[in-house]
Amino acid sequence: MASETSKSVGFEKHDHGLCLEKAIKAAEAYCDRCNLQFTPLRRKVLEILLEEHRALGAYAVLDLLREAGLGSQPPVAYRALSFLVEHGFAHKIERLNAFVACALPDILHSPAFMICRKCDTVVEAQSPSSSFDLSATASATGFEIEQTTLEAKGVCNSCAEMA
Amino acid sequence: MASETSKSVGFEKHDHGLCLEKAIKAAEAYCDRCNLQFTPLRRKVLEILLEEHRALGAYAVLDLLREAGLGSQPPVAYRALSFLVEHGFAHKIERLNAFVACALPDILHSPAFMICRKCDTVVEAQSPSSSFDLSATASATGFEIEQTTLEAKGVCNSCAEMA
DNA sequence: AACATAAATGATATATTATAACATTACAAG
DNA sequence: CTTGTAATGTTATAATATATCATTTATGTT
Repeated sequence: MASETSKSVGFEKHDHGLCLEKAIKAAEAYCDRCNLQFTPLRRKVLEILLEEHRALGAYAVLDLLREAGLGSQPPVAYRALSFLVEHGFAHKIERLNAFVACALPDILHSPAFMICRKCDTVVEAQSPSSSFDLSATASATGFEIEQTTLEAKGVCNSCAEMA
Repeated sequence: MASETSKSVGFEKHDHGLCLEKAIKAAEAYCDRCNLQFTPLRRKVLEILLEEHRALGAYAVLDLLREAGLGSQPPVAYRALSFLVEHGFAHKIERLNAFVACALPDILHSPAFMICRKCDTVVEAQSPSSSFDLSATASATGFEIEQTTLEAKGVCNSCAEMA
């Protein structure tokens, strides 16, 4: 499956203890402001997603939780992940049934992703896209859009170069 | 779950033996042209999706197949559905883990959907959208998009009116 | 601080979705 | 007609996700 421990943001390498810490602080601050409980469990799950920096299935998260001695049954992972997704700290990649930490924690945005089918790296697009072609059809039919999922499958630069 | 037998295209009712027949003919013609085998099983699965005219899970399809006496194990349904999706006769709705017949069989298009979270009705957008905000990010990073998934969750007109 | 209430977590069980692997049949090309 | 390929049948199991109920932890109120 994915490229073991490539630790890439986007498709390039980078040092990243920093962005992890920043993201955790941001989540903490947000939860403080909104009276949400940023519990040790939820924090740990977010740390796991940030640490791995790629899309992780719920059971992969669960394994890492277990290693950390923090809960070991599926609902534990799913509940924490739901919390993170609900509040925008993480996103679910529907095509992969997997979860990634949000790469744009400060910006209000409709998530959009590029998923490499070779290495499974997931990159969150930088544009705060929210109005697509859909909006025309939507307003025509009276459909009220609440949330959009935009995922592009393809091949990333480094995988293309290898071939 | 979904609205039993609402049989709606988009969110409005319509007579629809016609569009079923048309879609089947179109698929048949396409398969002829491309040397694909439009087998009784594949035809039946497409008929099921067209008939129901909403997103059906693989196991729902399988139940209907079974009723029709045409195969009864999961791989049978999944294989036929894969074929239909691969050749554009149907689409997978990732958010629902479900499948719908393509509503725009003649037009080359990136599918885009609106999904009502109350009645699960799925409408395929009419615009042949294929270039979104993603394309900028994609070209910047050298990512080559092969396929996009665009799904909007929300509430359809009739469900909104009920409330 | 003591209590009531709500929120989160723990734990068990099970539902739902999907695929691997191998056997068999159908069908087309040489 | 036999050989290769694609499709289907069949069994088993993997991977993903949730329902339910018990317990603990946090929060707000007196």
